Amino acid sequence: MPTSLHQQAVDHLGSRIIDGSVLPGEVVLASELEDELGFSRSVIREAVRVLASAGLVVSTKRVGIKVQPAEHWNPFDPLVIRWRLASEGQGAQLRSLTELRVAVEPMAAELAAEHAPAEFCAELLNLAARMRHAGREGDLDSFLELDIRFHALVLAASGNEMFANLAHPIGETLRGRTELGLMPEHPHEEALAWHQGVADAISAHDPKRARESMELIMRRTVQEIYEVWAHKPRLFPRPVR
Amino acid sequence: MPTSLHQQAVDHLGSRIIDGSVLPGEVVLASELEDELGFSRSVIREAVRVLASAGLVVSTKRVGIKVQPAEHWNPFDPLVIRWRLASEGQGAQLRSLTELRVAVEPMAAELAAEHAPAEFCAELLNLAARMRHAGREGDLDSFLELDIRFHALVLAASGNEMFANLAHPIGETLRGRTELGLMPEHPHEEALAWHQGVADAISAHDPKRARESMELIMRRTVQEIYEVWAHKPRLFPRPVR
DNA sequence: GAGACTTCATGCCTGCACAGATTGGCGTCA
DNA sequence: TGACGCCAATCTGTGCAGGCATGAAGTCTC
Repeated sequence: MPTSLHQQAVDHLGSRIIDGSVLPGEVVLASELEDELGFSRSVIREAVRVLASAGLVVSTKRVGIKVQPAEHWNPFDPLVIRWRLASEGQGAQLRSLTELRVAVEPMAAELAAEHAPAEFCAELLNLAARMRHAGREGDLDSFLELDIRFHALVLAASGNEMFANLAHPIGETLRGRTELGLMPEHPHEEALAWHQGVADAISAHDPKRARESMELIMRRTVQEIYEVWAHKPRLFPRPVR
Repeated sequence: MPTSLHQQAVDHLGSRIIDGSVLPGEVVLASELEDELGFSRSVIREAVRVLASAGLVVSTKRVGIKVQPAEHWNPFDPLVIRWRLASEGQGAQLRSLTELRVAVEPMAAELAAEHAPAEFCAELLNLAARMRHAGREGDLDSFLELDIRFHALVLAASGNEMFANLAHPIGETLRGRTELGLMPEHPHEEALAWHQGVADAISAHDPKRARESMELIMRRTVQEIYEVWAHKPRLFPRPVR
């Protein structure tokens, strides 16, 4: 309950920026935030420094704390992802993350088939079996948690720390997807077989088959979730040099 | 020249953690850092907050500032990437980023072919032509900068902000690769043709061909750089739940 | 229009009170 | 005697209040 004042300050300003309550280009003063939240200068300053490191604001002398345009925000920052998933930008965030999954997870499966240690293989086989069981029982809560663990484990088994680090936001997208009611009543029998196929192929050190099975899962995932963002406009910021 | 004290403090502790001068599990005290750098408490505290947000440290009462194990570091944080590229972990960082490129860039090319606005297509064609010219002249410096802009533009043209945000670290990867002497004397004629092929396919809204051309580029990239990390061990942290 | 001056918000410093986690001592009980 | 549990001292980050220094913007003068 008593989350630290620092966290509160970061969350207050960060979520307001990302949900559009404070627009890019606007300037807020540290003293305003002090009054608004009733916190002291040090708390506000530390929070601003953290938000600046995520690209949300820049603070300059004589002018104040200026909100940066969205293309400066670090879309891989866990806080930014969480705030976006809780705001109007949820659709665009789900699209970005899902496209990233489609690109990364087949590659992760391929690498896992080449490099995964034995205990990862055993755990993957175990999870696949339990997913099959939970899926056939119609136990969707268990299925979701197992699904999250399965994909996180494949990412970790790739031996690529950037892939492994995507497990958290990807888990949140899976949870978000069920909250939006975008999961089928019963997991498809095919999906269960594909997960089993990924686990089998990785255990058998068969990179090609591991990739192909994961690609099938990803294709189905996109089909199921596509409507959420179908109407969301894409943004094309010019790259900075 | 006078980089802020805050930046200095962040960089001091951050780079020391990532190059292994301070090992995970070690605790440092804020007062030690104050004495070591000669900065005041406020500067140190703000720096620690920023490093904590990147997952490098946690600070708890009565114990101090504890360095976190590497699997807690956010590998997508720009600071973390820069420090890793400048340290012993360079090989592993190049591997991670290159594997990420291999996964993401073909997908980005495919999406760009579906969604890229006209001015992005024009700029891509322009860059491809200039790359061809610089490559045939043997002007490697120009070629490198054009190459970086080309790949950044494809990522931006995908309309996926997470992809677009990878342009910076990927650009640093390309620069690092030339610094390590891993680029051919003259860019291969094939590579020039493939870049042209990507630009053509995106302009022609041909996702399949855009992806395939980019895959060819990526395959060659891996071949050229593979030796850097061939002997580096992979890390397999157990995913946290 | 170029340069000097004023203004004002952040940058940086310091002293103080508080909170919470660790440690060690103390007493109790087996 | 030794193990356990409780409690207080201690240590360190957290948060507060106020001060001076700095430098970017804007203004005024020539």
